[in-house]
Order: sequence, then C-alpha cells, then structure tokens
Amino acid sequence: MGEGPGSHADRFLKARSERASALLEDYTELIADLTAEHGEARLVDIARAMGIAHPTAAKAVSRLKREGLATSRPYRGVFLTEAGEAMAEKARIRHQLVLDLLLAIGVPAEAADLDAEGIEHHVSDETLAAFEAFLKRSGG
Amino acid sequence: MGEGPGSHADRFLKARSERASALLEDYTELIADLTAEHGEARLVDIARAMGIAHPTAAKAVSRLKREGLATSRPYRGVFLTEAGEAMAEKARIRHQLVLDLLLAIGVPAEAADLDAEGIEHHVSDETLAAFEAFLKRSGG
DNA sequence: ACAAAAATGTAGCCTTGGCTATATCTACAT
DNA sequence: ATGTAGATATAGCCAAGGCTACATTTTTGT
Ligand SMILES: [Mn+2]
Ligand SMILES: [Mn+2]
Ligand SMILES: [Mn+2]
Ligand SMILES: [Mn+2]
Repeated sequence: MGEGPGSHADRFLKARSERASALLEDYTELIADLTAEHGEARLVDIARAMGIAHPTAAKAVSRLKREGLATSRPYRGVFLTEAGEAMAEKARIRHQLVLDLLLAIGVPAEAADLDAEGIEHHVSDETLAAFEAFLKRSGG
Repeated sequence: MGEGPGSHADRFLKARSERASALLEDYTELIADLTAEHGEARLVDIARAMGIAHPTAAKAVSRLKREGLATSRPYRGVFLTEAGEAMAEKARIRHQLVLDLLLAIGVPAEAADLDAEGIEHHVSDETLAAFEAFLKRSGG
C-alpha cells in the first residue's frame, strides 16, 4: 500500500502543527491590539481578554519571550519584538480576511465573529489567496 | 467597562473548547472510515492514518472509551458506540460540506483537502447552514 | 507446530496549557 | 506618607497529547 502524499496523515500533521501555533498567534494579535489601544499590554488585560486566569497568561508570556516574540521586565507590561509584530500583523490580516469571507458567503455576523477566531489558524496562504480573489470578484 | 457578550473572551473560549474536541471528532470519523473499509479499526491503522506513534493512539482510544464513544477488548480492534457513530456521522457531513465550500469558493483541491481537516472543527451549525445555502444557490 | 513478524499493551518521560493559593510588589487615595 | 487595592510573580497541581523503550500476545509463513 502506502497512501502517498495527500493522505490522512499529512492532513492531520498539518492540523496539529497549526493547533500548536494558534495560541501564539492569538496572543501576539491581542498584545498588538492592547498596545495600540492603551499604549501597553498588561498581564491582567491579556488574561481578561483571553478568558483565562492570570498565571496562565504569565506562562504564555514566558513562552512568547522564550520564542523571541515578546519582551517584558518584572512588574511591567508586555511588548512585542519585531518578530512578534510581524506575526501579529499576519494574524490580523488573515483574521479580517476570513471574517470578510464568511460575511460575504452569508454567515450571520455573530456566528462569523465567533467562528473566525478558530478558523483563521487553519487557512493556508493558498486558501487565503483564493478568499481574496473571491472577495474581489464578488464584491464588485 | 465590561465588554459584554461578543467580546474577545467569548470567541477565545469557544475556540479553545473546539480545539479540545477536535481530536475526538477526528478519531471517531477515522474509526468509522476504517471500519467501513476493513470491517474493523486496528490500532496500528489508526496510528498510521493519524501520523502518530501507536501508544499515542492507544491513549486516545482509552479516552474514547472513557467518554463512551468507543469500545474495545484487549488485542482486538476498536469499535464505535452509538454515541461514537453519531459523532462520526456529524463530523463526516461537516467535513464534506466544508471541503465543498472551499472548492466552490475556488480554493485549489490540494489546499482545500489539507485546510478542511482543521477548519471543520470551528464551523458552527449556523455557519454550516450558511455554507449549505451558499452551495445550493451557487451550484444550482 | 513453531519461529519470526506484527500488533498491542504498559511504563515512564516530556511539553503545553489550564487551574488555585499565596507572596510580593506597585499604584492610588486619603 | 502610608495603607489598601490592584497587579504581578511563583509554586504546585492536573489532564491531554506527544514520544521511546520494552513486554506481551497474536498472526503469519514455512
Ligand atoms: Mn484565533
Ligand atoms: Mn484572531
Ligand atoms: Mn479534522
Ligand atoms: Mn475530518
């Protein structure tokens, strides 16, 4: 046998790897939002926005720092590095495009808002390009 | 303040809960497939299809059993319960619909195949209905 | 029938991402 | 200025989902 490429395993491996980076993307996107809004991203605001306890947010920030996406000094806010900003920017654009596509398809706004948060992390560049093309030709 | 409903936290909570059930859905869908194809779902086939080591598959099957979705006896294959079959069926239908929608939008088949595996778990019933409506009026 | 191969089970390890409880530090109000 | 409220840090717990290494059982081929 041997299923070759395009098999079950390929799809599952991709989905798992996306699931692993989903949280980092959401954190960077959120930190960018908070920084734009309030000049800084405080741990307590991150935790509230994510709907988690603050020690969980603290751990996530540790990971962001370890991965070179953010910096922070004790008892001060969290800031994105260049790499973090880049990830946030990509995430923001993709999030918006996915949301726009759902709305264009006819998904009610409430559902589109909710679903986009999860869907975005599994949309490949190729699929994103197809979304853009669809929006362009369908949006006049 | 108080963001009220429709806030960041609501979206993230939903996405996290979907992430938690995604694996169970994929396992039930896969076990149903294997059973349909070979009359039984062997651990080794599950592991290969998922792209994981067999002890990982064994643990997952333990969880499926604990959650009432599957049964198995030592050194024998895995079988779905009624609840497991129901979950598999819903997953199968949703997976197919998501795939069809991506293709209808114009996503290349390769990318659609890969992305659908992750996206499916974040598509709400409401969004799914919108997908169906779109396909009907666009494919008719 | 029996040896070898294949499948399954099990133990033990790791990381991620949740939590609570508690300690410490900063910021704010009086 | 100082006491209190708010924010942050840290320790320690848990479950899920990965892994390798090894033991056991079943299946297969001769
Ligand atoms: Mn998201
Ligand atoms: Mn997002
Ligand atoms: Mn899937
Ligand atoms: Mn699927």
